[in-house]
Amino acid sequence: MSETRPESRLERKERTRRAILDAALELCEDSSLVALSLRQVAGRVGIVPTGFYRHFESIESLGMALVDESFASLRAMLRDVRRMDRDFAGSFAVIVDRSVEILVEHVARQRAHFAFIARERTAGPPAVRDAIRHEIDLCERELATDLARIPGTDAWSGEDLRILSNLIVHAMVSTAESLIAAAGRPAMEEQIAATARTQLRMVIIGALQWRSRAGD
Amino acid sequence: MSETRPESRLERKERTRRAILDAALELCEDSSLVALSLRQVAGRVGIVPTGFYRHFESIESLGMALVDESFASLRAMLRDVRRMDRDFAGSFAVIVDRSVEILVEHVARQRAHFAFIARERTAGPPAVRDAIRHEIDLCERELATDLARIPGTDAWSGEDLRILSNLIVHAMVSTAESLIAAAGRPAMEEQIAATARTQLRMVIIGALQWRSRAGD
DNA sequence: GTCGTGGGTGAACGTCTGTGCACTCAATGT
DNA sequence: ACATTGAGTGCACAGACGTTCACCCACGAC
Repeated sequence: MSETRPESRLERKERTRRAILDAALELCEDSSLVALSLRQVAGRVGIVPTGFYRHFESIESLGMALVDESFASLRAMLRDVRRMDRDFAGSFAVIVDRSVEILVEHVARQRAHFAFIARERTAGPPAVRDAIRHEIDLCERELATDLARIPGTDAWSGEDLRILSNLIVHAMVSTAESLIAAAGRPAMEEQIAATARTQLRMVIIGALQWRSRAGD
Repeated sequence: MSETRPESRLERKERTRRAILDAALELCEDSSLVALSLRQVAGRVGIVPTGFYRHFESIESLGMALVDESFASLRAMLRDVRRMDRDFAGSFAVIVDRSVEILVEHVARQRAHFAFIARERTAGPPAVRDAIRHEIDLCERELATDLARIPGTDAWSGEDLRILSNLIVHAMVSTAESLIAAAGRPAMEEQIAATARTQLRMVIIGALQWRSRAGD
């Protein structure tokens, strides 16, 4: 049996805070933050409604915390992609395959976070919506600088890079949404991954040809 | 002054029904169907809450009606694209430019319908979500058969077509979302349209090169 | 050992929610 | 002309909601 040491005050508070975040994430899974009530969350956590205020001043600020948390997951994924990218630099095919693989893994492991981003991006309270849009914007910019670093991309202008990043990010968001909807049906997940791989390849090939055929 | 003829019973009913649909569309504009209350809708329409039941049995079934209505708008857009496509068959560049132009027009004219689809696709009640997914799926299939008809695409397999359609549809959904977010700032709308044009061109170029470079 | 801080309580409030039921009364079918 | 229908009314209810306030009492600082 595990040694249950007394648990400090701060630990106790942090544990409740976590429980609230987890409960909220679960409860709005099939609706939205805007349909989530403070009492539902408190009830699920096992504290009295007013206890909620010890941790957050409103559901909306809870939402902002969930945005931070969810994008921490997303950034962890981007870190994995970048590390891989450094090791395997060279073949697009390898980079694409491995990138999609990493996406699939992370979406499976942090389904709730990715689902939260996908949902609240369009349906959340305005402040949450804006925060998510802003974060995704940053991801696009980061991707653009990453793309600029890989060889064979000299022909792309800054504007081209922005446009290409936007396309790739949104394709990956769509892929993540599909993966979430396919929740746990491995055959379907594999097909979605295969689709994403092909799409990424098509897009990259198109972008590489882009400059030279801009007139057509 | 217009001659106000008596207005039949059915007309009257239809008018209220319309008012309910419009009120619902407006009220959930910055939240979601799942956060919309029957009383809000009734209040906005100017009928007593229980009057709502004469037209819909629940908010969810109202939502299903809004799905129908919104996809009627979307299909009107697809019809325009298809008609243009028949007249200008030939140059991809022209087809792309005109298609994006039509998208921008329709999103501007039926902002509420496109916003509804974008929102409830991920955040609506499960039944609504599924209905929207299904409709979008149909659009992908339709686009695939359209693509198969235009010349120079013989190299694509059925699977390639599916994948390409999926990519294009999701890129257009993203574009529509951006247009909605840019609501009424013409400079931004034009930039979004320009981005969409470039992305479509990149994707098509990539797809055209696809078969021959599948090995890379 | 004493005291203050702060996470959690419990009752109470006013408001909003969905829904049931009995009702009206103008347009309609006969 | 009369009877029927059904969109819209008005009231009432029980439950859920956010927020207030005064209240605990274990932990941690002194």
